[in-house]
Amino acid sequence: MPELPEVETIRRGLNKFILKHKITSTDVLCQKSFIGTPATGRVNNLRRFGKALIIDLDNGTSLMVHLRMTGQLIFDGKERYAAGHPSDNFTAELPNRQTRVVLKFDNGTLYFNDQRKFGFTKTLPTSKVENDDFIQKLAKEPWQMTVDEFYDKLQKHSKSCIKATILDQTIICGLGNIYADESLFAAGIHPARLSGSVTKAETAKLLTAARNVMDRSIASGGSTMATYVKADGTKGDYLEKFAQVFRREGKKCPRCGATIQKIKIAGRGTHICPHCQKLSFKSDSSACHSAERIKRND
DNA sequence: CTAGGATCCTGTCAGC
DNA sequence: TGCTGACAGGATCCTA
Repeated sequence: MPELPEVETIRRGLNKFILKHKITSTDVLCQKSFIGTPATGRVNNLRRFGKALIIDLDNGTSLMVHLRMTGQLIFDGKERYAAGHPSDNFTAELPNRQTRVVLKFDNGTLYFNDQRKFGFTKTLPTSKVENDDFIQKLAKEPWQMTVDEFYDKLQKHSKSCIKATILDQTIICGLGNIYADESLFAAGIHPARLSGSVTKAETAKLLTAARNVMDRSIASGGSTMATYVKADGTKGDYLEKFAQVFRREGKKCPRCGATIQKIKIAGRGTHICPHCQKLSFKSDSSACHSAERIKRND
């Protein structure tokens, strides 16, 4: 689940609870979910690289957390702070079946939950964080990237469809399935378009869209998380707040009123407004072979 | 080198 | 009710 805005929200939220507090012990409930040697120490700093969260300790060790699809971090102290993949775990009794790592703090407990076990936590020397294989391969985030740089990257991957290209964290960093769909919609670009067919002007629109969509999500992220946690078992309206197309198949496009469709592109569920996002080049439709209609609602 | 598909894993939901 | 297949807010590995 968590894409860049969610991880940034977690970083800011968790800051209030664990900064300057000490990890006293670690319980690893699932070996696959923890790499390295458990470490104790006081939290000096929380950083983020793309979708990875780094917790620096005062003993030269850092804890890296990647939530992948279904990871969650839930801090249980005087109050509870929960973020990541939305589920009942936010309010459930912990640890539970999906709890993989338990970090005991001097002021509470931090649970790493992960239904599908794709995510991980790991310890490494603070000095080696930026050399870490995953971190080191990450491209710039949309705010740091220029239109020219982005355009060059798209041209370099001209034969793959634009959605697959912008999901690649080594090309542009931070977007996941939600924000890729939302950004492409905002820029009026069909996700099956070949990256090479995207014009310079469209590239600029897409880059701006990615920044705006994620800015908006970060800005509202904290409050929606808080709302979610306080809700008594009911699902939060996390997506409803800002999603224009994501998981809105069958509903009306907020811009033109056409019916939003769900298709499959690059192996991922993909949401589009067929009127606002058109395949403008003939080669586009044949190129993204995996693009197919999933549901028809017109 | 690129691009696309399979894969890791657990859980839920639609359709029979 | 039970079974089956599709799918899921990510990234890597394998193949052509």
